Amino acid sequence: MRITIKDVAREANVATSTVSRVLSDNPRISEETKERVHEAIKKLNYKPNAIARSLANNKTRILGVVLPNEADELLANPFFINAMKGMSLYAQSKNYYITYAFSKHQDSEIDNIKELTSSNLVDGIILLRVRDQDQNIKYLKKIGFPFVVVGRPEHANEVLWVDNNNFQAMYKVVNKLIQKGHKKIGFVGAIENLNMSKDRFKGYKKALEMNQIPYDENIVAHINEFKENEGQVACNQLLKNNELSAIVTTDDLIAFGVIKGLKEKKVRNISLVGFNNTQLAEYQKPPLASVDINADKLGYQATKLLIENLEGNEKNRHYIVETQFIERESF
Amino acid sequence: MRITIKDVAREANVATSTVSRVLSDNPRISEETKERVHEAIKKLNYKPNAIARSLANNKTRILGVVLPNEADELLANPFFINAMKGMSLYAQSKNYYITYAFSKHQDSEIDNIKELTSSNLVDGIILLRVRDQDQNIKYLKKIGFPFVVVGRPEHANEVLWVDNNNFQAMYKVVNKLIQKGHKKIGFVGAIENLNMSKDRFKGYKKALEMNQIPYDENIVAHINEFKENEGQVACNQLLKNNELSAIVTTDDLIAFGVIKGLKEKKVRNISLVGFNNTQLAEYQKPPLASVDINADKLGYQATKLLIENLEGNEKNRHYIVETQFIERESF
DNA sequence: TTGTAAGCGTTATCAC
DNA sequence: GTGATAACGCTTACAA
Repeated sequence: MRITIKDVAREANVATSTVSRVLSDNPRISEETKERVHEAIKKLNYKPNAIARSLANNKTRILGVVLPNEADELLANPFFINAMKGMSLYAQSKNYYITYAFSKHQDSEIDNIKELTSSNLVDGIILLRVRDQDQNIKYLKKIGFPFVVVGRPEHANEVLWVDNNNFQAMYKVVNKLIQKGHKKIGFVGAIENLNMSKDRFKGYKKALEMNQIPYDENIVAHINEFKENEGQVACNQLLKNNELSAIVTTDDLIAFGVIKGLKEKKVRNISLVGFNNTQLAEYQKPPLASVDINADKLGYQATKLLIENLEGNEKNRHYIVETQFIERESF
Repeated sequence: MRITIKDVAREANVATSTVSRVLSDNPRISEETKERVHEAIKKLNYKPNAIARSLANNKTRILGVVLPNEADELLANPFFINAMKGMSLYAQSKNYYITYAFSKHQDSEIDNIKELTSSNLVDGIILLRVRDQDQNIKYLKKIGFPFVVVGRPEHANEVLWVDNNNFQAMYKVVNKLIQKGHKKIGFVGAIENLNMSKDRFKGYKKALEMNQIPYDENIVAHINEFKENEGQVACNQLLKNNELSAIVTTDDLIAFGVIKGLKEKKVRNISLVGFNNTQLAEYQKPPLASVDINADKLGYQATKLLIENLEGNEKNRHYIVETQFIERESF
């Protein structure tokens, strides 16, 4: 049979409440009993029952993550596993647990969220993805359930979030290209209405502006999906009647498409940059320069914000994780 | 305030015990009250409190996974995220939750396990990796805590496990090569004392034997780690004074090293096969044929075995997940 | 400083 | 069939 707080109390000749106080380091308890209780705990190898604690506290110290189930993305993108790792490391340091659930479809994400929030199992929710008009965020806000998102949502100040500085990341990339002498720099982005896309696009334009390079919409393309072949199509479009010396993209997958497009047209000497530093980037011919978004830190900091919020010592509501430019031959 | 079973009882004019019975579909309850209770539940939008349930039942319906934190492998290998996905899908179908923890080091895995098992938070544990003389398995057996492992451990019949038929998978690969006319087939495996390695090696030898091809230890290498450069070294060794027409390996990473080794020596026309069908396999030059181990099914079936065991309707204690040969140009 | 006892939201045992 | 009520293992007023 399992050792409970009662056994410890009996062993140490005190009341269960005293044991409980020792456990929570209650100041008004004599050194002597404290010691006696600790001895008993050690002797019996007592470990508190997390569930009973949760019930008494109305807090579980469990956080929930809901993961999208879009297979291709999941595999191609180390983002998720890395973010989960970062989450786990911070959670462990604060004695929290994390439970995860893969959604079957996009529509079932909200069901997973409802399930988690209504069963009283988790104290908070972590979302790893922001959609336009995000229904999950809307719901969580409506019911007032604590949550944090990776990615900056609409009405950003009402929500806990962590994100990269996408504006700055792209600004720097374009600036570097300009420093290297590039004047005609194409842009290929996807899903224009995502905050992330908007920011990266703004960074692109700002860098041109700051360097007095005129913006030319003929060498800009916004495609509808993060897909290789769309990137290829966009590439062909950009090349039409335009003399480019470089192309920046908002995702590695797009960049892979651009590489194909360039090869198809036998165009060489165009510098190219991707985003997310996926595993395949360095295996491209030529190896693709890319911006690493530090997924593990995003996960880590998101968890930190959430836990601080839950414990009532909120210091920040947002956090910016630095990006890292990984220079490779394509640059 | 949250709706509890008491509120429902009051609304439906019954006792809490009756509501509880309705919830668990107890047979001896009249249709009429059943209906009245269901109405009340709907009206109040009542959801049972998972924690309170867990305390009363002494069962949490939560399973724990402990993940290794060896970064390179984790990223290169979609195994983990896929296995986690499979686990989640089966767990959800049975109303279980899964909590995960990344270990900081290999040594801290056991700490994570002790933490999970002693806190009473999880009903069972899933291990995604078997080591030689596995201390985690030893510990779980010692304390009699329910668990399942992916990979066949020592004392296999005392443990719940799922695995691929590694013997057969390799046997088939080598057999296919022989059918294609290959006679000199090299072998590069890693970490010889893993069951997985042993089985794949046995499959290799058996296929030779069945086809009356003499076994030649000069074209066999066992390396110490799943690392690309070790594969490259092994490749050079195999090529020395040996005329090979094909090489089989026990892991894609090793095969990548072999590719490098072949290129280095400007050797062509050697067929090559990897294992695990990692994402990079199809991006090799030439694209690498590989054996897919179906990680999501491994996770799914492991969870199934564990839950069936926990619920006392154990049908099997082991399960073999089929592998899938992915033929690509390197073959 | 410590003990008593109520309470967290369920389930299960025992009556009726 | 249904209702009281104890029990699960812990925390926290309230007392002493």
